[in-house]
Amino acid sequence: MKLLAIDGNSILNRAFYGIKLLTNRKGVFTNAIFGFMNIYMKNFDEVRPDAVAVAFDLKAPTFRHKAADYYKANRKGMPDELAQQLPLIKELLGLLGITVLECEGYEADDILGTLSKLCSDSGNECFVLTGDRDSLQLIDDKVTVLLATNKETVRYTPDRFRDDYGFEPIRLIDLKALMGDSSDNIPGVAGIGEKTASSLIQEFGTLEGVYAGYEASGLTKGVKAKLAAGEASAKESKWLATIVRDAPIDTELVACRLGDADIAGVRRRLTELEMYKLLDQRGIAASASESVPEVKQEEHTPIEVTEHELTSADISGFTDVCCLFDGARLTVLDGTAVYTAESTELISSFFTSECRKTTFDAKPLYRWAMAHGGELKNVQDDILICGYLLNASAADYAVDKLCAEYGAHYCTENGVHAELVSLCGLAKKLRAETEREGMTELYENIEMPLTEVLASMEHYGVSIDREGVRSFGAELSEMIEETRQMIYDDAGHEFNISSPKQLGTVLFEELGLPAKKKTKSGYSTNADVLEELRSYSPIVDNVLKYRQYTKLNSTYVDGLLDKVADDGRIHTCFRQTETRTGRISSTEPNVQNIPVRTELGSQMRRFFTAQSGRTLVDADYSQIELRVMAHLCGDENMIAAFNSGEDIHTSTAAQVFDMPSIMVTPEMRSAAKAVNFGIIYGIGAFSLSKDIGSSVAQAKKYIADYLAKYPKVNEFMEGTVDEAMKTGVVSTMFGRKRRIPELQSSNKVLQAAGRRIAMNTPVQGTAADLIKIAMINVYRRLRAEKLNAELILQVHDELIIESDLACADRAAEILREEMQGVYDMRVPLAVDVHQGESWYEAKG
DNA sequence: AATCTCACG
DNA sequence: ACGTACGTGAGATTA
Repeated sequence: MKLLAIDGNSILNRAFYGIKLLTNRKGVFTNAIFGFMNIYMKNFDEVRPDAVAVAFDLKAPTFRHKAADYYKANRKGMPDELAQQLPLIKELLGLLGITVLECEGYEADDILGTLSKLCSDSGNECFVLTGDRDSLQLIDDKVTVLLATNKETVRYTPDRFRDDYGFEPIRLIDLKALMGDSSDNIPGVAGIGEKTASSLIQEFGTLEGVYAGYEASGLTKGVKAKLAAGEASAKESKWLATIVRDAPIDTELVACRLGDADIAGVRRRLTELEMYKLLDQRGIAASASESVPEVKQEEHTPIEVTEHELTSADISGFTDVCCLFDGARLTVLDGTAVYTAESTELISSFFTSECRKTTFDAKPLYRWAMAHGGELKNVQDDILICGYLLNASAADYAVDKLCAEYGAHYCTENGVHAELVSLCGLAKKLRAETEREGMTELYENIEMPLTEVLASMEHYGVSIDREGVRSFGAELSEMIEETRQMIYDDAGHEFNISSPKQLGTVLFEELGLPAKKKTKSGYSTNADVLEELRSYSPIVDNVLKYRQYTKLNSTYVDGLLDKVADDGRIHTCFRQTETRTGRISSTEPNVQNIPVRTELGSQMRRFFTAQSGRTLVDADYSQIELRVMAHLCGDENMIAAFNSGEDIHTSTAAQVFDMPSIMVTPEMRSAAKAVNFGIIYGIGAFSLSKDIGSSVAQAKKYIADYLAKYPKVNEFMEGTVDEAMKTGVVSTMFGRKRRIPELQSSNKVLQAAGRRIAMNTPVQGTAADLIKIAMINVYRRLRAEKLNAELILQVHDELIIESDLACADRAAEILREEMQGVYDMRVPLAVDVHQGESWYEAKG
């Protein structure tokens, strides 16, 4: 018989620290469970055991450790995020029919020691799966240790162990007795590390051997002295390092044979934990739906579908259908009939038809229709959008996952049409859920119409002056070479300046500059750090320049040229289901981070042009987020500041420093500006102090003064956080929601992050809602007035239209009207509008 | 694949 | 004693 014995605590630990924190939508932490199951599955498949046992520590101090030491070593205990997952994994293992072993007063590795001895003695094979090297002492001819590391699992047989360590596995105990182990509170011999200990064991065999022979040996005086001084400690340590192999577990090996899994239970649990991949992999989803239907899932009679080639006659008969389109082939579900089409005519005709369409990801359909000079009419539901509104934090929105999550049936029985057939039922569930969450208006009046607007913006794209970009790139390349040489001269040798590691070595070791911050893997060399080092050496300034030039060259010059289509334009992808706050994002290329803050960088915008004979009309909101904050909290002082029309940062400075605006210096304004940003981000004194270069105490005072002047800002933020703590959710003015599982964390840092998210999301999200509404209205007006002008870009608080010269002024008026008047607020929404041949000029 | 850095609002 | 703003995407290096 083959036993797979698992150190539950060790593997769970490894999984927990190896995978970033994950939660399901209810805020239950799941990363350790997820990682554990993956490690388990992988090793189970490789070992193919007949029996499996998972051992866990049982919390009492073990007799191997003195109670006081135990207390000290574990004072911090495991983080709550991990502790919460312990009972869940145990339950899941139980449901899977896997034996869970715990023994009062013993740790998991003691149980493994006992089990492996049982196997050895009875001639059975044992595989010990753990992340703890200590367990390697258990290895023998019958016992293999599978050591899970962050990357892979290493299979330790006696041979492999001897290769690595140069002695027998059991001698690992003696090694530890000498070198000690701080994490296990094993003292060892002071001054003896791994190297010395290892050579001692190789020479003398055992700890006892060492002490019998070391005095007469050729060891150095120092080592001899250390050994003499540490003898008692070493003996004690050996005992501590020895894994117990006779724990009182009353389990026969046969009892660990894999039992029958409670498939329905497993399925319910995995669904709750949102581990759909595991469900899939194990075929649990399919078999479960046959045997025991899930509680909340309704009876489902499989739909048998018939397949047809789509005809025009079919199309005119449609009223309510589901459809999917992959760019080449269209499939349509009408009742139980699946129609397929690949011809441009039929697809166009279907898209133009009046029937109501439910689909998944409508934007590419709009794009196709537009590319073919047609239209896509009557999209009733977009499952992707629904999924996003219901959970903006999901990694992706695959149909099968959504089905599992919202209790719809994923129709695997329909083979290649599974997704299509599932859409119908899924749409009903998601619509109902959207309604229940109060997001129907947001869905129908904002997100759904927006999809077409985004498709249109992508479709038109923005014209790029390729020659201009190329020659700018050539200039940059020269500047890069010059700078590179100067850096090499200062360093005294060539190296890869783009490598933070090599740069760190040059700056902080060779040149001896004072290292300030460290990252996980070495010195931090980011712009903030370098900025502070500028006065030490000219090399620093050159590195900053080098960074700037290479960034412009690779990300913007090369990156952009790569993405220019044959029509001389770039057609970015605006992503509608990406951000947790409701903003839109942009990829391939990202047109929302084109340089503007530095003079050199902003030159890039000269190459974003209007077609000849046309012009760009650019409009951006000024301080929309602060205005949203003013509206949301209703603070009279803040509202008055905006109504006065005065510069808001100056006005804030005047309030905080308690003086007339005319007295405010640029430094004061800049500090006030930083505080305003801090307010939006969820204020923190430390970061504010760093931002404005003041002491933390000073920053604290700024914040306190600010909140005293704007008391309702304080009230609003406290109220928002309180509410979020209670419900786990925050909302925007238009009902967009974001769950904040971080607030449920007992980790203070995480929870503090959750609080900031709670403060920021309603503000950033409402601003996002507002500009989305404006976009839809602008799009509609441009069409209604039949202007030769198209919306082409959005950069969060900025919209850009490309327009014929003749109607540019009208387009500008529309932009201003629709943006300013998008919603009746307690403060005016100010908009700056400019025109120009390039983005650089149109930005004003 | 993860990390660092940096571009934007 | 520690680690700190919110939200994104992309390129280069390194493990």
